Amino acid sequence: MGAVTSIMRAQQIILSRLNSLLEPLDLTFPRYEALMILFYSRRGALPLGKLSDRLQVHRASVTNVVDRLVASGYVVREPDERDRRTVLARITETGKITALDATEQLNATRFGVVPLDDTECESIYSLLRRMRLGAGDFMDEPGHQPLPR
Amino acid sequence: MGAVTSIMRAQQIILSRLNSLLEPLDLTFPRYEALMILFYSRRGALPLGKLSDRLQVHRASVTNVVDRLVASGYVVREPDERDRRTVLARITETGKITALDATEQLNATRFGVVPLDDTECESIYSLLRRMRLGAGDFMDEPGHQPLPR
DNA sequence: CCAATTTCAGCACCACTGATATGG
DNA sequence: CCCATATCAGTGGTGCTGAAATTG
Repeated sequence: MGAVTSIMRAQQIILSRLNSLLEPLDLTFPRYEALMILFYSRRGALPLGKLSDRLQVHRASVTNVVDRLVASGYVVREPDERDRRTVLARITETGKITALDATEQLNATRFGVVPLDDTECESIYSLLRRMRLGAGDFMDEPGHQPLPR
Repeated sequence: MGAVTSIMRAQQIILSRLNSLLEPLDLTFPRYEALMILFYSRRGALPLGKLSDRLQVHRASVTNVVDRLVASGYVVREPDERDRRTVLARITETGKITALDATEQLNATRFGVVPLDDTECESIYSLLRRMRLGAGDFMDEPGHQPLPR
């Protein structure tokens, strides 16, 4: 019970500082997440449906997020040759620079919140990892599918 | 870095299930938080400003939350004798029953998410507690004031 | 003809800002 | 006269549902 409350509070604190850091870059946390997924994708581009799966949000929401990233010049839409139903979101050069910049700032401040050392962060990660696995969160393993919501 | 991501994801999962459980009770998580604070308050009533401090949200948001709780019959507004500027939010009998009901359900399912045992939950709590203290979160200690946002 | 993908309109929610009214 | 409290109107952001258009 206290654990759950702690997680909710910790997230609130982190989110608040995260958004403060990202705001000058014309990003919010959901947009940053989407940008990073594109940044680390092999081809630098993904169909919106894949983005929806990775972000674990509704497809209609992804359309909106990509709209904002396009407006900021961090992403472009382009057609998919192989399936003309799908639309690819591709990260731009500006987007890559911004993604690196944001991540660097976040790491530099240790997210502004963590007085914990690396070992303690590891503990949190591994404990919550088990919780997420129990809930069907797909984690980083390829081929592991999330459960339907 | 992974720790932060884990916290964000874990919160997302918990929030989703929490809201599913609370929805039949005509509650959302912010409203549940407010209701529980009133439930555990000594006099069963608090000025809206105090609620704002406890919830760590803006005063205008508290007005809205209390509006909803009033509409659901879980709370009533009443004047404060000692300071006629302030408005007290008082939990009703129905509100108390609902608060107990909700909490019981949440505990019964262990929030539907936690495959962790009590010791592991303790670890998460104590680790995040230090993080929250570092961030100025007031925790449960009386007299400990939160930092301004 | 059916299924998949994206987009759009509309809705609900939360949280904030800034202005206003009331009272200490 | 200034400060504190609460409310209201307006804005921005997220996320959903359901319907439409396009393509497999």
